[in-house]
Amino acid sequence: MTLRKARTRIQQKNTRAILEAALDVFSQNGFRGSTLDQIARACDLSKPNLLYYFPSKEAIHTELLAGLLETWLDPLQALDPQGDPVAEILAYVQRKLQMSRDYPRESRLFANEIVQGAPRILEVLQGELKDLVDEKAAVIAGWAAEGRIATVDPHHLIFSIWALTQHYADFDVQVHAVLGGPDIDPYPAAGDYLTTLFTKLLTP
Amino acid sequence: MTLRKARTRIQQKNTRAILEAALDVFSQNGFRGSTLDQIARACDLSKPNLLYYFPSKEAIHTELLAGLLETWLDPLQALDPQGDPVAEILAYVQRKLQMSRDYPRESRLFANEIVQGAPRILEVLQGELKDLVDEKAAVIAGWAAEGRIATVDPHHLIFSIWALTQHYADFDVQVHAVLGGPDIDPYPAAGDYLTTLFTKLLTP
DNA sequence: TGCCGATTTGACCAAATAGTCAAGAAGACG
DNA sequence: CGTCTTCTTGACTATTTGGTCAAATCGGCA
Repeated sequence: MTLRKARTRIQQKNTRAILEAALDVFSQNGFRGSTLDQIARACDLSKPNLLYYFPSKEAIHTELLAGLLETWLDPLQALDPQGDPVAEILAYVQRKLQMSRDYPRESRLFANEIVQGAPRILEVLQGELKDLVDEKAAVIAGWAAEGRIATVDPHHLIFSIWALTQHYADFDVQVHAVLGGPDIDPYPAAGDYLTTLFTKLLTP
Repeated sequence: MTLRKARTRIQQKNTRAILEAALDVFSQNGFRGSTLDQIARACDLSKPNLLYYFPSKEAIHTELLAGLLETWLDPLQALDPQGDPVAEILAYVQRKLQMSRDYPRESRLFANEIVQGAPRILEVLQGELKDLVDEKAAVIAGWAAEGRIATVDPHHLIFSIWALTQHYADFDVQVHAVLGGPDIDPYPAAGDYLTTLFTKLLTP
């Protein structure tokens, strides 16, 4: 019995709980920094019980990453070649910023993985991700060629959107340390700042 | 014998070698992902010998972080209130980008630490770093008030410089995956892109 | 109710790993 | 050369940790 794609409702409930707990733990400590006991405690199951639902620690991690990739690529996928260029890119920036705000754990999970050399998702980066980026970069280059936005290197434009938006999730601790406390919400000001930044950059 | 501040030449040579090896290992695997054996192997010393020079794994890590902080803050420190505003900020961007290129391991060491909540350097972030940032943010705000640069949120301006420049070191694997191979050098294009970006943002 | 597969877990195990220690090797220096 | 300090390491320990397993328990259904 491979247990593939949860069949019973108990299976569904527990695999969900495990993945939720694992997201918490992995995103905070990285893969090697996390233990099965931590995850087990976080979802109130015994360690052998975790391993009844997933064959290994690695399998939990892999499943998490795989499950998130789609969500992660969505905002870029939604960039519409038919839309208004500047508005489309600004909207993409705001979607991405919203994701940092709503899903900081997911962002940190990826950050941990990539900073450490992306051993488990390198192929996806070189395949799906590269293809999607190349496709959208071509769209942006087209807009620039038509004079509808200023001339920019489209790949570096995309990198800059990732860097700027994910920074608020991944380096959250630093942002709050510098701004002076955990009560401050940096997102409104960040949204304004990024809108200004990219408007000025892109307006022909 | 506290062994404080290497006295003999053997001590100097070995502590240097250990820190160098530890930087390699820690920056690639994070603190918990690294083992003393890996570090020992990387500098060709025995594990007990490491522990003759440093009291613990943690001590090596701490020493590394402490030693790097100064270097890390330097580029911002060098921002000159008397200089030409736009030129000063652009120069800061380029210095920071150059640091990503020259010291990617150091950048990743910090990234690992901060993504995981900065347990070991939170106080420094809230102290020294915050003070320095606040000081320079005031300078930038002054320039804006005088109309010498466009109006921007100075803290988010600084965040954006960090995010954009460190991205090329910390997410190096992703950058190369998307650009299509390890042979490509992203830095020249990145430098141009960032110059354009910040010039357009800051020009009044 | 009674059966049978699904679920749960206490007790283990083997490997990895941070750190200790005592004894030996190598340098420095008169 | 002798001795005193610095340096090095093989062998060891205690703990953590990923993973196993057999036995117990639970839950749905005829």
